[in-house]
Amino acid sequence: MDNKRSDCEAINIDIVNRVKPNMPEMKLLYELSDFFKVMGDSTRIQLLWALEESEMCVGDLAVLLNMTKSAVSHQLKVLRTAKLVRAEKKGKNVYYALDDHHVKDILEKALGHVCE
Amino acid sequence: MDNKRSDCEAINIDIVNRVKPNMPEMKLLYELSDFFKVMGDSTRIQLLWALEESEMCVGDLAVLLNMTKSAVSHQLKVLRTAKLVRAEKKGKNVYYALDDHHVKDILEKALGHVCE
DNA sequence: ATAATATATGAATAATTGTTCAATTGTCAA
DNA sequence: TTGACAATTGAACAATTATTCATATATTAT
Repeated sequence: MDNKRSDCEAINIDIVNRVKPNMPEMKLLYELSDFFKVMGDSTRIQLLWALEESEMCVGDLAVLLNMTKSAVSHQLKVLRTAKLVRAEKKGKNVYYALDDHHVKDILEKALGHVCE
Repeated sequence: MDNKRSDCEAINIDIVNRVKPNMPEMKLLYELSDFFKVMGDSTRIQLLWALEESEMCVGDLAVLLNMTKSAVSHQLKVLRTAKLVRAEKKGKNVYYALDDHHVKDILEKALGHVCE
């Protein structure tokens, strides 16, 4: 049934059996933890925070965060893959904007945890 | 002033200058990203999800997640350090419980992102 | 005391990841 | 077409991290 293995018997079998059916599917679990992995980097948090203020192109973000364009671009790609930001090309520049209405809420809740 | 370095000039100085004062302090930034780092692991998400259902001891959690007690204990320590769970010793066992009312909200918001 | 059980811990290993560097692509202006 | 600029990309390196294994601590029962 399961492919990993524990090294002991349960102390409270009844609790384990009651909780087991309510556990999420592995697929959902990985999607959730992948989402948090994306949020779990200070550069990407800065990018999201900045884009909450205004759309900006890669060069502007690089100056704002004092990073190389390359490093910023790499991280923007991660955020794009996670569908947290979207890119729009305008001439020579690529403008990035937030693409998810949950991000702001989640950041605020997280602030709640961090700040108390 | 800043200790990292960009490799370009801003394209829209005005935007950068307007956004700059609204950026969070580095300290807050790291606290935020550290919080998400803790959430960004499928084992720890499982532990939090399980503990949302019921307090449980290490052995029960190990059986529920099909992992060794050692691996579970290591991850519970991470969650304890992050003040997301708390531990209470009862005889030979240590019972863990959620210790943060934000976690549930944040998980739900994240589900919102992941599931649409 | 001793044995058995529950949990915690430290070191080691394998895997993942963020930034840098160098090179590439795409766009505009001359 | 040439040159300059903006952004992307791939490889490499250093740093971080999750699990395993072996060992240690703590509690209970005998």
